[in-house]
Amino acid sequence: MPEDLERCEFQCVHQDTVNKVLSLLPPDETLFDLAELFKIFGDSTRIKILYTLFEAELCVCDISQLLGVSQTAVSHQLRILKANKLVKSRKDGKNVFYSLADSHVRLIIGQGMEHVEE
Amino acid sequence: MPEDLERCEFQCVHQDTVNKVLSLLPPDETLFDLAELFKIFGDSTRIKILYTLFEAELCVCDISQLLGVSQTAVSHQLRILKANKLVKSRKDGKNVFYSLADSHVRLIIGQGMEHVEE
DNA sequence: CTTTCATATGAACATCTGTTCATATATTAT
DNA sequence: ATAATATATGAACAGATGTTCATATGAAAG
Repeated sequence: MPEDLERCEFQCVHQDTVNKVLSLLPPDETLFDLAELFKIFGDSTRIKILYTLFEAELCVCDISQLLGVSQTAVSHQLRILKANKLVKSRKDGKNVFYSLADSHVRLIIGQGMEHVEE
Repeated sequence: MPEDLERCEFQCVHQDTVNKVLSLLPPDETLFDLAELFKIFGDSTRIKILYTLFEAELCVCDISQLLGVSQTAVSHQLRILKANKLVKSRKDGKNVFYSLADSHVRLIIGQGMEHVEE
């Protein structure tokens, strides 16, 4: 933080309000994790993948064709989604079927959808 | 899309399931907008700013001190938040006070928080 | 056991994103 | 008017991110 901000900090800050807010703010790490979670949803390909899994369990190839995205790209994104516990997978022969990991995914996307659809 | 994917598409795809999902999928543009919305939440600084505004209306300088982020960075992020209608501003003399634009912001962040806090 | 197919993975590359630095604008006080 | 303060903005730069390409793995079929 540059020195010259000190000037501002001691003159225009509404210290009582700042103190109050500061005491109510969740820990830094929690807010970081929260941002990381939303980052996952912040990509068209991943949102589309999640949305397709709203309706059915699908294999990589299904998703690839359905969305018109290369198999490699889908695979990479599924990896990210799985690492963040948003989807789970089930192996069946040569296929790997993916599905949503929990109901939070639906709720979060649902809320976002409401905002978008205004 | 590379040619050699054709091979896969016509062999392993579960066509009936794919067709069903395809018919239920929202338009591409909607899903794009949804991803764009989540992208806004997918940054620590922005999430922190929004969270501070949960509690009170604050000026740029307040937020800057509160979060230990430079005034310039806060200003840039507020601009993005405002452009996406997540916050609104009110001018009062030399100060500009920011607050949440609507209740969806709380709901979306709340849902995300539930997922993180497991 | 060799081939074929479904999926995964690593490296390379181009694009996007957020911060900083320098500076502009606007409002109040002198 | 001029100086000081609060906020905004543009350019530059560094780091993150998503796709592609080439290739590896693993399972079924011949």
